Amino acid sequence: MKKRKFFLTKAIFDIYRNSLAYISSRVAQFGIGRGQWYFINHLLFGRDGISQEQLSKELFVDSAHTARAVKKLEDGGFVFRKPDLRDARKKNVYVTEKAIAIKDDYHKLYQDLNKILVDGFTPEELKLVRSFFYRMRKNIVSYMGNSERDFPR
Amino acid sequence: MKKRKFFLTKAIFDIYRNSLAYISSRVAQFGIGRGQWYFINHLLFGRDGISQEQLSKELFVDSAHTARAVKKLEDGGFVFRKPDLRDARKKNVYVTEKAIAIKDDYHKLYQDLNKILVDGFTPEELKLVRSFFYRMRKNIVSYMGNSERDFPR
DNA sequence: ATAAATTAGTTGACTAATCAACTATATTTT
DNA sequence: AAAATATAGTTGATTAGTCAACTAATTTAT
Repeated sequence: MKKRKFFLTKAIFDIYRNSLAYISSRVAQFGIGRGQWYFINHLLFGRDGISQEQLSKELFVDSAHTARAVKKLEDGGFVFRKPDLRDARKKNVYVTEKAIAIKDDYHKLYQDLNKILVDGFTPEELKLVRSFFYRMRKNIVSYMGNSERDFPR
Repeated sequence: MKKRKFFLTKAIFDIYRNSLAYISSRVAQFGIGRGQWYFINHLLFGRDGISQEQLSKELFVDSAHTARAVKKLEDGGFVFRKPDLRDARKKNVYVTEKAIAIKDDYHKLYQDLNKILVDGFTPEELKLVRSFFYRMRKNIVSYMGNSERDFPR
């Protein structure tokens, strides 16, 4: 079996797919689908009330997808939408009590996944991991013309 | 703007999405779709002739998707399939001359993306990046019950 | 040797995600 | 001020990807 060159993209791809499988199978218990978890995550953990457009930008997904995903979350009672007071085109998305009620369980999911990913890493290595990921993200996001300044990490 | 906790999953997700956008828009010129590039990549760079089942395992995707993606690549002239000599259920997938003809250009795409991702990293940091990614991938893949021993990185 | 269970790939049904086109609203240009 | 252009969200069409059910081939159990 021939030794292959290490492709960063393959590793990213593999980590992503496995992480996605992990999360998706677990958010189902909350009645949240594979295509919505990251929206509610984003809203629950600090970005409540932002517009759909901003959600699209911050999650690097298409507005069509955002509109549909947010609608599903709204139908499921996890969010509600209100037009922006200064711009009637904009719809701001807010979490409901139902969403807040699962916040801790939800958060635990992420922590558990995080622990799996960094199992065996020293605290010093963890610092490096964070730094490297932040920098790589910044590199690709900037390159693709997406502004990362618009939102915090 | 409130400072948020750094979630590794969000960084992975962001890097993945932006990288996917980068690759997908560029492989289109070869007549390869968003859902197929990583299959042909895998075959071109060292795994020519493996079965569909193995492709699914190594790429962490569902056999239904593999069957369809491989069929598209076959229809596009990039691969051909042959039944395995020892197990009539298995179909092995091979690259064609057409695929080999684009190998270098294809490879350049990956290198360019890699350069973008690791821009500003020192050689020492690069070594760490590789090690960290390898370990994290191993962590999640093992946790999910997928064997990484079956294929090299 | 035969029956039962498992496996590899395919097809169906569904959700997810992108690209395109559109409408209403807002901003910029004339 | 009116016209032209850009923007935010929605809908349509399409591709991608998963879960489920199925068939044919293989392996395991009886």
